[in-house]
Amino acid sequence: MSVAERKLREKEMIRKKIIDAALQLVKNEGWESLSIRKIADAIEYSAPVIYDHFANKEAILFEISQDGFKLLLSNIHKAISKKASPREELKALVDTYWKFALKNRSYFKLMFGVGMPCCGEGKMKTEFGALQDIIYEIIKKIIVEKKTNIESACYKTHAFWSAIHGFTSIMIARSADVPQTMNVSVLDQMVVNIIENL
Amino acid sequence: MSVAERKLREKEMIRKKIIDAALQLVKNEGWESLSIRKIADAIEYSAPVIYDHFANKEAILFEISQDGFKLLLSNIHKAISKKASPREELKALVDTYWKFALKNRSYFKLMFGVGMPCCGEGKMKTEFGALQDIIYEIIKKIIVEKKTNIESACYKTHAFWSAIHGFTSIMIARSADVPQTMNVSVLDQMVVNIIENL
DNA sequence: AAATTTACCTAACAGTGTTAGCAAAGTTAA
DNA sequence: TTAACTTTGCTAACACTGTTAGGTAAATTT
Repeated sequence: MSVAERKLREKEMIRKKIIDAALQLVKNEGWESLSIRKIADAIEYSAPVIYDHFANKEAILFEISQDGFKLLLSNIHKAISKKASPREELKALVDTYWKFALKNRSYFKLMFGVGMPCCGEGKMKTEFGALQDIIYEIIKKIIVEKKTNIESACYKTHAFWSAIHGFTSIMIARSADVPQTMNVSVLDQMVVNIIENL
Repeated sequence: MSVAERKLREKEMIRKKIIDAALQLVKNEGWESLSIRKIADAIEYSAPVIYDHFANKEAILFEISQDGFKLLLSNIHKAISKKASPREELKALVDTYWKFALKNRSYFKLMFGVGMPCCGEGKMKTEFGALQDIIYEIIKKIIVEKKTNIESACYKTHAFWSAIHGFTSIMIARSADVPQTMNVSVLDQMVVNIIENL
């Protein structure tokens, strides 16, 4: 059965090549100018071959955005693991979130793009959920530490995520036109303030 | 010179028809499936006529998103004008922002879509700025009232907007998949909390 | 009434996502 | 080893997309 295995491996290789080429194209030219034919060109196959691996173009974007979530979550876990206190964890999480958006605009746009075809409509339920859970657990720890109202943990999770995601989104959306008054120190101060009031 | 005037009026009419038809199509089928030919069909002209009024498709989307900003700002001004205290003004602003996003998803996506071709790159500088200024003025008033640190007004404006925009964006992006724990009362509570800590 | 401008159309170009159908290669069975 | 079958990957095509060129007929000006 080694032949079948090799074939499977080869198929997996092409699949990976498609995703890699697509991501590279998106990084260079933006997701709006990504085309099946360009991907096909990049991997040196004809266009229809791509449909042996993906149902359609949207499925490719979907998979890329899922990879983005995996990367973000992995980055966050790595950053958090080094920290001693939940407050430091929360700060590290925000720092990672922000740096991820800045360094991986393509990923970020695909993952959180408001009008994006691949996110929304419940498709990213687990990915969004995972992120939310991490925040929730840290906030709960801080609340326990501070002995404030534990029942507010859920609300505070949403509020916290809203704040950091809103800041990041505005920064990415406005890109060139961000006023100087809105810089990373604003984000830092926001986190400090939120922690104070948890 | 009445002929020229009539011609100008007629041209303006067609221009308006294009925008109206485009907006209607976007509302019905989403901005991603909007096409020049569909607009042309809707206004009962051939496709190239549209290029007598707009440089390209992007220009149409750009104008629509500008209309969206005008509508949002007008709604906010209307809502604020009825309120007596700056705290009430801020609450009304958030309420209007949220309701606008909910009722005009198409507009909202065009205006704030992270990967949107028409926003970003400094194109919406004045529109973003106007919105920011309104928030800034209200927050300044509250700070004066509370006699807290006035120098923090700028930072607090960004923090405030980040929070409400983040909340709204997540709600719109996740659409069907918003957890029940993240509802409008979270937004209300957020505003109350922020005002408390201004 | 003639000349000129404007309005508008059809046809076309180059590109898009996607599918059908075929040929060659690789794999399995007799 | 040969015959049957499966997989692989191609070309060609369909129905779209944004956009431009070029021509015609109508409206306006001289």
